[in-house]
Amino acid sequence: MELSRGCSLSSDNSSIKRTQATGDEVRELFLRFFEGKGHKVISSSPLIPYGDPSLLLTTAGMVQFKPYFLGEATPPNPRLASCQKCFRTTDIDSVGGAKHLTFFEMLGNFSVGDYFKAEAIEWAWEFLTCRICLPPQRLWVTIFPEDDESHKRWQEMGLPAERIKPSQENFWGPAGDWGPCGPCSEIHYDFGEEFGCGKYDCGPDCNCPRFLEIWNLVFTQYNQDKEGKRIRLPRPNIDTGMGLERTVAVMQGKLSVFDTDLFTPIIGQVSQLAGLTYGQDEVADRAIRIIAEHSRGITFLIADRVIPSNEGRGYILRRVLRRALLFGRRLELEQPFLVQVAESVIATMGHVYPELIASRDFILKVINLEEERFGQTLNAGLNWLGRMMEQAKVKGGKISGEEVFLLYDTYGFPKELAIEVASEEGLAVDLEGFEQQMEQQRERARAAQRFGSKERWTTHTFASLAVLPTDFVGYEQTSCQGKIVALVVEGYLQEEALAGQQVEVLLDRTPFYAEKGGQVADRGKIRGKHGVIVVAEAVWASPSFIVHQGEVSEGKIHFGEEVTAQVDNEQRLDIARNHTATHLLQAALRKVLGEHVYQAGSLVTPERLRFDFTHLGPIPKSQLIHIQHLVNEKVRQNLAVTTTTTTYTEAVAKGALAIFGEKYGEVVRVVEIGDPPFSIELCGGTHLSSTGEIGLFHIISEGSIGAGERRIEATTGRGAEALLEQHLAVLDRVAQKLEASPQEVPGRVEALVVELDKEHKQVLVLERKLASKEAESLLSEARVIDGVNILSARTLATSVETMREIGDQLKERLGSGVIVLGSILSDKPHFVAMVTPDLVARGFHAAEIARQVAKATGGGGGGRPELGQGSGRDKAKLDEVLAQVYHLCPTFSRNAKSTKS
RNA sequence: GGGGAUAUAGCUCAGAGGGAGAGCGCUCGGUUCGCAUCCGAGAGAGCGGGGGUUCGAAUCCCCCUAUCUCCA
Repeated sequence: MELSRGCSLSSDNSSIKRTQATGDEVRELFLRFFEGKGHKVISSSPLIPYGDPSLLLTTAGMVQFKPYFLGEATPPNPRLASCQKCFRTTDIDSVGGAKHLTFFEMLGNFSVGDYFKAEAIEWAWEFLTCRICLPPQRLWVTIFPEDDESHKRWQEMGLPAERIKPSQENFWGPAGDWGPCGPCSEIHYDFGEEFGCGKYDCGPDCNCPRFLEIWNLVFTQYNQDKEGKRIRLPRPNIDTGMGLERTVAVMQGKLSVFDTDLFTPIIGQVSQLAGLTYGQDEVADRAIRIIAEHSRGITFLIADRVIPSNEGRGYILRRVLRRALLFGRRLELEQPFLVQVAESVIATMGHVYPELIASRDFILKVINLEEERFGQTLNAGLNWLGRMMEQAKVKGGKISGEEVFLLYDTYGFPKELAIEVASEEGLAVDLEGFEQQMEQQRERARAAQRFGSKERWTTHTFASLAVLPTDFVGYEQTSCQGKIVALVVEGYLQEEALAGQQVEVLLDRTPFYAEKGGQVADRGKIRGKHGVIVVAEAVWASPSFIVHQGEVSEGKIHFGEEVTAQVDNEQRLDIARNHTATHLLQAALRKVLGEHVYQAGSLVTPERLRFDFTHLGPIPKSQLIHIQHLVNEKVRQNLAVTTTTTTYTEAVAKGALAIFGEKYGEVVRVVEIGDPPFSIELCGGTHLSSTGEIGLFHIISEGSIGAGERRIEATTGRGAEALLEQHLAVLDRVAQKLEASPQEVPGRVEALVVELDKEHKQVLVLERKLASKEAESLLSEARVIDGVNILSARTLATSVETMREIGDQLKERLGSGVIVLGSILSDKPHFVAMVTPDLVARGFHAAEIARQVAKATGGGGGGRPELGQGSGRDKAKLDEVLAQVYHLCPTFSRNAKSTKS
């Protein structure tokens, strides 16, 4: 029963003694082990995956290698190994137990069409048993039932059959409906029967604490098509993932990842803040663990420039952060406390992940702001909840699921807290109803998702042609000779395209730049012997093919013919001006605002540039001008722009700014401005040869595009010139109107505004005076009919307000009465009717009177019993209608009564 | 990507088709030894932006913007 291979406890550091190894040592040992097996060690990519819209965050070690596995890029080495930071929220509810984490480090070895199952299994076994010296008798594996190959290999390793468990679940992928997939084999650690659930079928798949999955070996051997058919890949891949935290736990003889040296300093900090001793109370311990775990994730996410927001990855961050705050509340932790926990995360892990130390201030500031914001959310929610509870008490002691859901859905108020507060008031919450609502919400989102995704048909069409990747010569030239290697007319491959037809053309080489990294595509022309294509846009059909979309403008174009591709030079230069200026802008922003500024998005068009970046809070006008000055200074210095190609690591070492994970290939393009460089960035775009060509850089606007993200729009060269001309023209026009010089304009306008304000108030005062004068003179118009004071008159009032003013004064003078006033405002007859309260009591209704009067001039009206207003269309009838009021008056009272019922 | 909510005075909010309000803050006058003293007067509002319905819109409908929030 004893295994053939055991632990070779050697004196060198290629293996390690159990229980003494630190997390750092295990990480290192793993990478060195696979380096020894011919693997190239690749550093962890950021948590934000580049160029993969289907993924919000890096969820596994293989994410950064996906293009290699899909054949879209060539790996620097067929064997790769990494320690990758990962983040996923799928198991968030289980966090706080012994095994589950949202943020973790994943160790992995990868084979891109190189070695396969046999080696993967052998090396995994060797590493576990010989390098980190886990006792072989503690290891179990699970395999896919039909995977005899793996089964055999494990047996060869010496694993007894009863510890090799087949399971239908051991099949990975495909991610989505189609793509690479294959069986997998998981390695589990057995803590011993005494930790088990005791069930007869207890095994590695059991959820009890006895077993812990530490490593998953994925054998990507199939490609699944859309019909679900699996075709064996000629060169299968290996993708493995070993959870560092779990492995360390096992090695250090701990049942829980939280008891390892990766976590204990953070757990200690949380306990200390809460004034508790860890290990005294299970409920408190769980909260402490959750806070410690979430703090790690939050810290790493922010270090990789994820910022709390209400959508996308920013929202994931916000949710995790708030979850931590919520558990902090349970420990009666005073806010802000997360900042301090994050500090201990940085202290514990900064030496392995220097980005934590580099972004320390930024991380702490972001967390602090978010802690404050959550306080506001809670207050708003508590208000609502208070009102709900009042009603619930009246109705009978239960808060409906709909209500709690509304509170949660609309105001983000946590369900748990709602239950807690309600129970303090002796109220129950209908949780079933809550879950129902939640499920409906999920269903809605799922339904909406299905229609969202579009297929990139061009990728498959062109990739399937098996032609060589497009040779892009656009960095050096704007025109070149080429051959048409594919011609698509209205979606179908054709031999020939005629004038007027929409075409997509693939050339063997092209100077056309296709949209990438925010820089828009080139336009231009492709000339053949017998025809011309006007290219509207060049697009990437896949990472290696540039497709020209356009229309045949004259003659005809043949498949296979030699052509001249010529990009629109003027437009290319306009774009280059804006792109080079974007680099200057980023450098200036970092200089003026700080090193925390990172590109969060960029758009470069011929007309303008748009640059999104991380920064908290608005930029004062003075600073913005300073930034603009700095950029223009660099323009005047006419700095040389140079591009070189080098390796990623070398470029970053040199200080080049990268958008996180911009390039997968080993070779990157570096754009430097000035020497020593004022700006140095990894960039695939087209640039000027010197900054002087920019001419002028002018910021158009600065604003917020969400919490922690700002946007600057600017223009250069011709665009800037046009903008200035336009602005000066406006100023000239204003100055002319004011009969002043442009310099005098601000003063004059200010004076005018003040004066206008004064005049406006003066008018109000005068109108009021006029009103009282008019009221006085109108008093004589009053008549007594059936013992009621009636007054109907036309006024000179210029607004309904003035009429009311007059009416109010008349009412006061008359003491009791019915008043109807009319005036022509904006060419239409307007009326106001008033009735004193005593007459309202007798059935007179001002709204009714206003309605009737206005109706007589072709309009309508309404209001309240004491005050009515209305207007009509026929101003010629105004006087006539007002005169009729005296005759109609006796009917008002009766009418009012009849309309009431 | 899909739901929900909010936007009214410097701040916190009320108003749910017919005269823009309250509390706090501010200014002034009085009161008090003073702590959020008390009393009185006053200033302060393009009702987020744009369309529409209506005789009439802060209020109803549509679009946009910003912020919050839930689901993916």
